[in-house]
This record gives sequence, C-alpha cells and structure tokens, in this order.
Amino acid sequence: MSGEDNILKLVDAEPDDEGYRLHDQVGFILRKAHQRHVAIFAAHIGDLTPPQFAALARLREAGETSQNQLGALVAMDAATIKGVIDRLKARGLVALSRHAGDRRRLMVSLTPEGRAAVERLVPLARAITAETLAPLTAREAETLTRLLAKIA
Amino acid sequence: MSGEDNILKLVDAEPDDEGYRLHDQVGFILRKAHQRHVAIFAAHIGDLTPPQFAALARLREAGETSQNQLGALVAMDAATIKGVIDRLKARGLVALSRHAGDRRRLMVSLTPEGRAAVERLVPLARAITAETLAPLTAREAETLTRLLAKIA
DNA sequence: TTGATATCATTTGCGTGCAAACGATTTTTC
DNA sequence: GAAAAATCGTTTGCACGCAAATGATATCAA
Repeated sequence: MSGEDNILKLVDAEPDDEGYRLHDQVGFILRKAHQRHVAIFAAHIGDLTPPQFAALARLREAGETSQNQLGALVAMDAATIKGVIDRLKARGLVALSRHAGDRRRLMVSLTPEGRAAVERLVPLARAITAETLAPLTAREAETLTRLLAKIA
Repeated sequence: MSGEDNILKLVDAEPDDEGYRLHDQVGFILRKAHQRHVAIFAAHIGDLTPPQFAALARLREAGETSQNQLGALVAMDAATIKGVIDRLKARGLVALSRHAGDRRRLMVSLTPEGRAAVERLVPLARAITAETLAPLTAREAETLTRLLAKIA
C-alpha cells in the first residue's frame, strides 16, 4: 500500500516505514538508560538490588505499612513486592506481622539492622544518582528528571 | 553520627539522610517510566514484547546478523538474546543458520512472516512512542529523548 | 443476617536481564 | 604447528515484573 511514488523521498516518504529507526524511539532508549542505571547501582551496592533498596528506603519514609501498600509506594504489583519482601525478610532487614484489626493485612517494618542498612546506603544512593546523571550538566539533569517524572 | 545539631534544619541539615527522597531519584523515576512504556506497548501490541519487537525491527534495519551481534544492536547480553530469538524462531518470525566460514556463529534472519509482522507493526510502534510522550509538548519530548540518549 | 463484592495476599507461569561457568571453535603467539 | 588466548554460543541460577487464578477475610447491600 502506498509504495509507488519514491520521488519526494525526504519530503513525502512513506511515514509508516522507512523513517522508523529503533534507536530513536523513547521506549528503546528508556530501556537502555534503565539498564545503565542498574549497572551503576550494582557497581556501588553489590548486595542489594534497586527494588530492594527502594522498598527499604520507602519503608523508612513511610514507617510500618502493609505489604501491598508498600508495593504501591514503590511501584510494584502484589506478586513482585512479595518476592522482594521475602528476600529482605530472609536477610533480617524487615519484620512481618499480622494487622490487629484486619487479619488479611501483612504489616512490614524495618528491623534495626534494616534501618542501619538504609542509613549506611543513602550516601551511596546519592552517588549512584549523580553517576547516572554524570553525562549531563546540572541544568540538563534537572530537566531530565522533571520530564521523566511527567511520563512516569 | 552527626545527629545532635537540629537547629539549622533547612540550611545545614545532614545531607546524607533527611534530604533523600526516593521518588526524586532518577533511578526510581526511570524504572517507573519504563514500566509505563511497557504497559502502553502491551496495550497496543499484545502478542509481542518490546524486546522481541526490537530484535525484529533491528534485524530489518541490519539484515542477517549473528545472534550475539544482534544482541549488541538491541542491548541484550548473550543469554537474553538467546531466549528472545528462541521464542521468535518458535513462532516462525526468524530463521537460523550456521555461518559458512565460522562455525561458531549462528546467523539470524527475518522470515517473510517476520518481515510482514514488522511492517505491519511499525505504525503501531509509532503510536506507542507518541502515547508514551503524550504528557509532554513536542519540544519537551524532543528534549527528553535527547537527554535520555545521553545517559543511555 | 446473609449473599454479593471488594480487598489482601499467595501461587503459578512466562518473559526479560545479568553473572558465572562451560564447551566448541577460531585466532594469536611463540 | 602447538599452546594460549579470544570469541561465540549455551546453560544454570537468581531477581524482577506482570497476568491470571485462588483462598481468606472484610465490607456492603438487600
């Protein structure tokens, strides 16, 4: 369909096809940027993943919360947050208990070890953010963060 | 450590700690933006994942390539690209053959069905990009894409 | 009250994504 | 040419991330 008139290639060239370059698409770049960030994170904090750290950091900000509630705060669905919490619990960084009034709810809280871990790691997390944004000027970094937040 | 002088909270407050908000960190926002994009992708193209589409699209741009080479082009390591190619092959979208001169190399190429699929999907992929960037003005979208590419 | 709904958590299945170890082949070096 | 090193691919193990199905408990409505 619409494949005859190649005369005005640059002006009118079929927009459905030839002008599509994978590496210009936001999704592709977004995936690569995320990969690079995860790699930087791993280089600084080897024994905790970004989602695990996110859960701990948010738990410190929010205090005790139910598992799914915490999931909502760190953008993880019920199945995902469960795995993350299981692993944090296995390492003694969080503690679990049943909610008094609602026996469905599983409350998650930081253990002293968990709190100590977050506090120890926050400076490293700052460095990770800085290194991720290192290719940009301060102004560009601010812009990127702002625009990214708008599409997140 | 450094927890006594709370007098000048806003001016001199411990920068290692209290000023750290998870949801301001690039890594966290990057992860959420990526999640949103994947969701948009799935809503438009239900039977193919972004990595699978990326492999097909890049294969069309680059022509026949070795499996690991293709992986490099779409930012997937050897283990990951293998799984993606396996699934595309199972669906008849790519064909595999051994390289003549180098028996280690596994050459990957689009089948006619694979080519037809990419060509059919490119317009949808454009719409996915547009929807992902919809919260932004055209100018902002261009800026975001450019800055994202710098940190990717 | 009870029956219909909604919510919280769990489980399973599938698809990335990466590290590490491995076997098979080149390519390099001596 | 033979040993050493590099490259290509495979496999395993672990950690997200999501959909869909399930069970347990709460809440709402009739």
